[in-house]
Amino acid sequence: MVIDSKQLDLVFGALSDATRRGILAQLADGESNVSELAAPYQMSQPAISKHLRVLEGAGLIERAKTGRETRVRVKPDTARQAAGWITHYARFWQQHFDAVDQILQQKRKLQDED
Amino acid sequence: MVIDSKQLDLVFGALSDATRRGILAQLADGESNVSELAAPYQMSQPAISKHLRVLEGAGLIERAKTGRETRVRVKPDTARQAAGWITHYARFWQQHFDAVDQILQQKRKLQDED
DNA sequence: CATTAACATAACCATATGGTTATTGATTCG
DNA sequence: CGAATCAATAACCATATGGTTATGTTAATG
Repeated sequence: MVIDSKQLDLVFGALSDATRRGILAQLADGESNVSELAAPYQMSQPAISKHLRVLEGAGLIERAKTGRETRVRVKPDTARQAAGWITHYARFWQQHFDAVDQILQQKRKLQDED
Repeated sequence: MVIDSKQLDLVFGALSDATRRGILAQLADGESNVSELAAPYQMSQPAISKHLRVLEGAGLIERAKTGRETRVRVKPDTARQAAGWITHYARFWQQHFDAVDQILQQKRKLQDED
């Protein structure tokens, strides 16, 4: 599966909320159910369900009903791939931003010499 | 400057749009002005201005008027720090997702042995 | 000086987001 | 069986997002 621009929108969008990042962090320790995931937050259960839908839509988690509870777990494949893509992206930026930084410093140096 | 959760919201939110990611990519090659940044996109100039405001709000770029044009450039400090943070975050996930993956595979193996 | 160019801002619109309460549908448990 | 539990869904609300057109402001230009 290749991460395209649309999915990148969804992944970054999913990560733009602290609650969802927290849920992902919880799931990094292993799978869980909705009640456990909701426990740390002082918001309603439907609100958590919505966040889970967003994470699911981004391909970062999957849900599976077992009895009356819903087991939630990270989708390691897509999640790892998203992480890899983001790392790659961030590294690209770092290099270019370093370059921009050097150019700015060079300019400053030239101005000082005036 | 430390990146807190609120700013992380803004950074990820800023990156959740393809146009803004494209603008950042353009700026990675050096500073630019609004017209140049708008050129690749078939949307109005005010739309681009809005995107720039979002990027600015996330601390990823800065704008400076020089004459009648607005020079736009990456803020290397915060941008690099955000990139570093995201990389760190992604690496943390990768490790944990790898762990989750191994647990899943281990479970599968045990089931096969039944 | 009149016009054009670059950009921002305002006002508006449709849709998305993030939350709520109320309700429903299964399951589990006493 | 009846009650409690887990979670989804629906309906609603306020605000944010992403776009538009229209207008204004400042600077460059003929």
